[in-house]
Amino acid sequence: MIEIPKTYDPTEAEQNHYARWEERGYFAPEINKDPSAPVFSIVIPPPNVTGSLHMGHALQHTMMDVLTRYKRMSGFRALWLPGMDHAGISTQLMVTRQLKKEGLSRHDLGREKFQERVWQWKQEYGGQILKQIRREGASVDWSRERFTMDESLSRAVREAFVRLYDDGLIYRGNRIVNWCPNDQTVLSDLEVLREPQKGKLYYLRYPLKGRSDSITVATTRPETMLGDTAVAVNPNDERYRELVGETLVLPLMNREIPIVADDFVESEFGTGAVKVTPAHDPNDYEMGVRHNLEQIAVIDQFARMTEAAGPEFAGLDRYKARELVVEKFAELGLLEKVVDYEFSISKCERCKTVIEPLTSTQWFCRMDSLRDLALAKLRGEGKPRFVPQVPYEKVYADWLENLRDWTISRQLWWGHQIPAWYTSDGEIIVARSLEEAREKAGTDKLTQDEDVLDTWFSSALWPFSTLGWPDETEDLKTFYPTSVLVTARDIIFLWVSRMMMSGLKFINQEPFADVYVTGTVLDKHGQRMSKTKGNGIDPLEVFAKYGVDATRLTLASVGSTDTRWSERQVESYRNFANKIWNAARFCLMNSEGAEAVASPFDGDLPLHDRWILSRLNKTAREVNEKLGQYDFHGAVQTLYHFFWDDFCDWYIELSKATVTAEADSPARGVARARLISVLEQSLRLLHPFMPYLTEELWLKLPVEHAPLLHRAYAEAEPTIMLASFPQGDHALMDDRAEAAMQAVIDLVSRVRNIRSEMNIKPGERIQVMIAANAELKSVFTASTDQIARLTRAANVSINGNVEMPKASARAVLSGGAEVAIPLEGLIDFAQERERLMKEKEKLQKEGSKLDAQLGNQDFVERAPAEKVEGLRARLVDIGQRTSALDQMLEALS
RNA sequence: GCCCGCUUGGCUCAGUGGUAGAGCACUCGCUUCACACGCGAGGGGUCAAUGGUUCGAAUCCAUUAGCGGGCACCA
Repeated sequence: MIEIPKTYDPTEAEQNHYARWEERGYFAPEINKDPSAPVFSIVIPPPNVTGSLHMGHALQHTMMDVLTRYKRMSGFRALWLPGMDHAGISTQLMVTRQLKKEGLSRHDLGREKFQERVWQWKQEYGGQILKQIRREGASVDWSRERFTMDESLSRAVREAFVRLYDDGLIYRGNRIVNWCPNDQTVLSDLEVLREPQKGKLYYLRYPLKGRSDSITVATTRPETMLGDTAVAVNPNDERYRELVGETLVLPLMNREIPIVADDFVESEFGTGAVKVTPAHDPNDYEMGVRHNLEQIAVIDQFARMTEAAGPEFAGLDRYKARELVVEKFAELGLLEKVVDYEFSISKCERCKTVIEPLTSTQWFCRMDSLRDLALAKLRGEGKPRFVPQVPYEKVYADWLENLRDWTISRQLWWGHQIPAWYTSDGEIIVARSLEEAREKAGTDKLTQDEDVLDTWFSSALWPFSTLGWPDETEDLKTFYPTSVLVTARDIIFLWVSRMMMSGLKFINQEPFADVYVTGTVLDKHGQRMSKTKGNGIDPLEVFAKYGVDATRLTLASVGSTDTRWSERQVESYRNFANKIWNAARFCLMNSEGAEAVASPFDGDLPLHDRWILSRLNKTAREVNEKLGQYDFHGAVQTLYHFFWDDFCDWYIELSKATVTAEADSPARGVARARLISVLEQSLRLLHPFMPYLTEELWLKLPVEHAPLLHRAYAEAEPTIMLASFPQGDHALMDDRAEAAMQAVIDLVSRVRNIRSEMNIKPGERIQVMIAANAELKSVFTASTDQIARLTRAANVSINGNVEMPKASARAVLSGGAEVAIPLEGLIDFAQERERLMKEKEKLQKEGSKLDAQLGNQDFVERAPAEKVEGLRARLVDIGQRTSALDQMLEALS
């Protein structure tokens, strides 16, 4: 007899298996020896090297692992490729902070030394998350781990850059950009947050040249007036029509600036006149281009005023300058008014510093033709397929349609340095390497561009750079395009769309077939978890408290909708894990003699065996269907209820008598083997969700493991990871057995109900008398022992239509069967009558509803015949049961 | 401003054109030889509001309210 502890302790299982799985190469697709095996591949959304695991990761990783394990067990050559992102800004910031503690800045070290320090930092502190991914049980192929700064991926970045440049899609230009004065780098539009801000709207008067009157403009940023080069009004605005073309004298600067007409200006807002600062506002920049206005930069890269702002302002911080400008306007009597005003402000996504729009020379990527590739793929072939389709497909398409050029250069030292060189006379040479550049330039005197590329530039290549591109490697041929991308919705633009565009551009094939967008785990108040709010739940703590498997079930159940975090939920799945453990415990304690049974399900089977096989195989079919649709929640529910309700509550109880019979009982061995077999198959179905618990138990089962492996892994050492995932055998699905078993379940439940309502002590043995038609009679007769056991009856008698004793509690079952429990001396006739009356009322209520529906001619004519038939049958059954109840009531009076 | 999602028992969430579901919580009873992280039996919802389509609507459509999210060049 095999004994295991009473309560499942996840820590042991969690320590026992991962290293072995990894060492034996189970995570690598090479374990699959079937040359014709279909391929399944996923690349992990590479977490930042600076990052540590949060609930969002755990959620995505759970789903990716469920899919990968499921496909692997189903015989697919499965690859889940792990890796990390170099995360330019965050990482540089991290190391800069470290240097600061030593009293150093990156400039003290110089570029090369600084980069060395970053690599050193990565070695020591980076990649915490990789350990945490192991803890999750993620079956990623560590032999293919990648980092975006690996030489091979850097090569891919250079290749991509050169090709885009050669195609005219990458260019260098001077334009207005988002500048972070804290991080000292330019940012793309997607790295900028818009936040509502309470501020002021200042109304400033600009005098007209040679006249005594003035125009008033409204602004939230008075300090930028120092760089104004025009005032704009709407061409249709009657108030200003005559003034267009006139000249204003810009106060403080005494600069003459024109009044121009531009459709951009909304007459209704403010005064209908807008100051134009082409060097410091994106809209003004556009207007400036339209009207050929001068750009005067009055704010520098540190957000301080420049020389061009005049001697009184030069060197002042932008906010100090604002105060001073307002003060001066007030002194001059040109400050008309100041009103409270709420507007939105742009901030750096990383450091939350207010962005300063500046004109600057940067590298840009034209997006129009790339965008067209992605849109054509979506419109023509429906790729990628978003799950859920609503709303993500539309969100994706809308964003693509309004796409603007992408600022790809960054003023950082950590990242892929732009593969562009300058000759002494300023010619730009773009090349894959210095050698190539020298060759192209015909000179050795080259200096490389100082800037690096946006981190997302390398991320955009991830699905193929990780597989060896630009080389045509075996991996690329085998695993590209990948099967599905699992991700959170906040990087659909930053990442998903860019991968799609670059995949189509460079490989001429989409990088993934499906995009599964997960929901978000919110805190218990429905708020997003965030570092700043400090309301995050650490997955590692949850793992420690409830076990990895229970946490995974909780996360898998989140699916694609946002869900508030509930520890109770994890607790209930912890309980489920314990339930599985104990079901296995029971099977193991009663396993002696089972090993010897080679084919436990050969020959005629009793009802409960046919029933559980049918339930098991339908469950398998359903789980396959649901996983095929990324319905993780549904798959978990199906498994949970099959295992707990069908297997534990009924099957184990139904087989107990035989399974725990005396050793010499002929049926014992085979009943035990059947029980273990159903458990074994259940564990396989559960494995993708609960890898640790299922492996721990599966290996303990006294069965021959090798034949259970999928044929693609026939030579592997036994592990449930490589066992064949049950597909659901149609031949074993048996609706008749399920219906018959349902009748037994109903019978047992009704008797238990009576016991409970009549306050019959649990230990008290009762008599159960059943009257039933021929069909049910034979079902009940075959299950007499089990009925007796489950209802705790001293004996069960089954007859045709026999008079039941008057002094008994009775019930009518569907199908016309009746059950009576004689309670001589115990029964209160009035109370029993009441109980039956209640029952009858219920039936009548339902019956009259059916009557009404069937009485409706329109319904009978238009509803499907099947439906109508079903209702009629139910009505007949209700009629039968009602009249049986009537007879019982009469007998009691 | 535009677009989208959500609103189902006390709580967290499934679900679906045809008799309202789960887990937790709650009530009652149980040391029944796997499990009290358990077993058995119960109570509890006019599926946000209004109108429409339909033989039939919680499920489809429209409007409204509340909550949440995304996008946007209104100084």
